[in-house]
Amino acid sequence: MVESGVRRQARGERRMAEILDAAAGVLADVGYDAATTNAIAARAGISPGSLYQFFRNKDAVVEALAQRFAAQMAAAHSNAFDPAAAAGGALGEMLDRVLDPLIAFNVANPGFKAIFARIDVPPAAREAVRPLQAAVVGRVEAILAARAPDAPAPERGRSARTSMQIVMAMMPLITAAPAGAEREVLVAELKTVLGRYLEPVYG
Amino acid sequence: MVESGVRRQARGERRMAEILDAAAGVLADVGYDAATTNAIAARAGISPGSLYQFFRNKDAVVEALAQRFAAQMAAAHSNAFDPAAAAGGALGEMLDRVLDPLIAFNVANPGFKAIFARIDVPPAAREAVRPLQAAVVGRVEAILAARAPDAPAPERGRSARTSMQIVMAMMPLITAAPAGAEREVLVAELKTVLGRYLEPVYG
Amino acid sequence: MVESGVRRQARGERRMAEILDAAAGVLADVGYDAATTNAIAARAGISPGSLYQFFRNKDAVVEALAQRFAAQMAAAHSNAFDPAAAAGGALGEMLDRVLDPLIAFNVANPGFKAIFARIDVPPAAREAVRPLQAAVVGRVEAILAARAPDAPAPERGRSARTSMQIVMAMMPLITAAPAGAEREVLVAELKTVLGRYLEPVYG
Amino acid sequence: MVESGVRRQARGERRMAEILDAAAGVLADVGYDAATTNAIAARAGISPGSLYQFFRNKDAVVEALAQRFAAQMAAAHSNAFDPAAAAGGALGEMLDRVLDPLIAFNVANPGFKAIFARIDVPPAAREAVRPLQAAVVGRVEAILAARAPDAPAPERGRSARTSMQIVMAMMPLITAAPAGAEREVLVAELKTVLGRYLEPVYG
DNA sequence: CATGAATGAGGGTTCATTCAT
DNA sequence: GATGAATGAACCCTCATTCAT
Repeated sequence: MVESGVRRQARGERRMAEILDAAAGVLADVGYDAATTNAIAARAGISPGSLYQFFRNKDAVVEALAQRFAAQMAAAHSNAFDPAAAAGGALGEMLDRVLDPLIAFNVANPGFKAIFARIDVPPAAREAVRPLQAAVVGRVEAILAARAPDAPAPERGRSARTSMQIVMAMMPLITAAPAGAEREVLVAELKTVLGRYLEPVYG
Repeated sequence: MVESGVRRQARGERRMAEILDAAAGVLADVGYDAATTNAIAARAGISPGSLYQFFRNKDAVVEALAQRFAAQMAAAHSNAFDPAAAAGGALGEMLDRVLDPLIAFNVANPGFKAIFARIDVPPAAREAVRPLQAAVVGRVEAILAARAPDAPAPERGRSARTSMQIVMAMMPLITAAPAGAEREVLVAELKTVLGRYLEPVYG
Repeated sequence: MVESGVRRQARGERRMAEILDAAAGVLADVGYDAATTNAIAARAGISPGSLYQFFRNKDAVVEALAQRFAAQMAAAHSNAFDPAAAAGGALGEMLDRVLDPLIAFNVANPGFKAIFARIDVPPAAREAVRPLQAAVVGRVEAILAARAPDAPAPERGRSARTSMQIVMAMMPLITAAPAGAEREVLVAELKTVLGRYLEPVYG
Repeated sequence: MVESGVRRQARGERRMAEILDAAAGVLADVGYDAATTNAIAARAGISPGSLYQFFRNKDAVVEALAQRFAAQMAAAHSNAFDPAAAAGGALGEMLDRVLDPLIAFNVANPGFKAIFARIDVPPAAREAVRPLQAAVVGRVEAILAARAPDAPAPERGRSARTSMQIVMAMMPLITAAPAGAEREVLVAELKTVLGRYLEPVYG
């Protein structure tokens, strides 16, 4: 009896997810550039050749992982708060609303920042990293626009980009810290930086 | 006739410097992970084997370069202002005093940030990156201590580290921007972030 | 309801023919050695696994294609002239009769020469190429025998083999040339070579 | 004590020659497309990586081998007869003069025809094969020009190319035949074909 | 029979490092 | 010290073939 198309496809999608899981794990362990397709395949419990049944090449794996991260993060945000109302309220509340799920996501997905938190992106990785960062910047800018509709667009863009760089810079410190008080202190520090930075215009 | 020990050593140091120059150039061109010892040796005009006469291995080269960068930056700071008086004056002036030479140094040394501005340092690079970052954090902390001697040490350390992360995060944007107005806007942005962040305690 | 054996077999033969068509196309596009079973299956619109339901392995596909080419060529010849009378007439007329359909066949079947026109057959391909070449040599020899029944058999075999090598050698030039005058010149050249070569004994 | 530059260079050239020897052997054994760099390196008694110290990639090896073959063949011809006078004398003598060293060269260099005697050159191999064939065609054309200065250039070019194709086509038969009478018969056959083909215009 | 995922050996190539000269 | 050839493991990727469904 022939496997149904949906079943077949479901299996394929599960495999792709497993490969992306493995890729995230390897990225978390050894970083972007030291990640090898063989390591990813091994961690996914498949042979090197199988990986290429689902992804054209190594970059395609990372790009797919980046996209999945972007989608998961969007979903996490949507679950945490009403995106339409994200911008409202006091500045501190807005920061809590936006940052807490983002931090939780980074903690839960140790491979995320290996792609996302790249300050000085080398040419080879640009293709995979940029869209993910652009998506985040776009979300931030939308929120800032809602809070300060009269601020000039270029300035708002700069604020959004700057905010994201700051978040990216603090994130590894936060996720590396042991959960609990030590991490909370760093989270508070990040919120302090952003709060004071944004207060005059977006407060 | 045998060469004197002094002369020989001088020549050796010159060679090491040439190798580090080459390493900085390669790092600037292709980034940390894509830099190869062969490329460094070739750019230094020596053979791959010769490189290993001066450095134990690849990491040793990068570590030495990081140390040289640290020393050069310290020297640049010393030239720009009296280190003892660095901490004094209005917060904005202090930031100018500290950041302007640092930015100039980054612009002048394109390889610097390939080592320094690593947010999420992979295990392989940790050995080389950490000391350089620690040196910078130390200098910042000293300045902050001078400005707020009563602030608790842990908080000061956290402020120093956070400040450095912010500087690291903004630096690639700044150096990548075309010199002139565009870059100045980003420099001002960085100073704004730090100024507002530090003002309440160190202002 | 179960499909009748005849119907099933008919469908199987159609599938095999489709696979051979695809193989011919791939051979024409990328040559003998760069042809992959995956490419053949894809071009045939089937899965890689299905290909192996009809052919033991890659070589079996090529061998079957070679045999089909041999049969098709024989049929083309039969359509073009009465095989029994092929040998008769002036030498030039005989060459026209034999070569024109052969050239037309090569032009119409771009994959043919990828198998047939192999001068220096590597060990891996020998199994598939040899029978096709042998069939052609056999036909040529029969014609030569009809024209010069008294010529010693070994000499006739040599002449047949030599003639075929010459045809093989010129064929890619002919098929590669744009249809029209340019190609006709090369066809004439081939006939000149063979005509002058065979004239003394078989003229 | 340092190895002198000439000695060093001499060693390098010897290695390159050894690699080309190995490549020729592998080509002779398995043909153009089945030849692997690993096999070549192994046969040369070096590691895979060493091969790349001397050649950029696999194609570079084959191209160098083709050039060496071209040069060796030119040298063999120069040794066998005065190139300036090659064209003179009876047609049969000219063919002896030109073909005998060429055949001897093919017999002595079993890898040669794997590059040279390619009738239907696949795109991948074109770069390496074409120059070698072009060199041979050029030499043939020069000889034909000397013998029939009034023949139109396009016709002469076609005759040269056709002659070379014929030689290429017969060569594998000749080299595959056991030395002695059997081979001589085939050599005579080749000379017969070319003699009768060229006689009317270049005789 | 059909499918397409799975396999794994092997391909070309790179690169940190060593070693004979 | 200097050289550059030598090494060999590891990298990314391909492909003929098999196998579970």
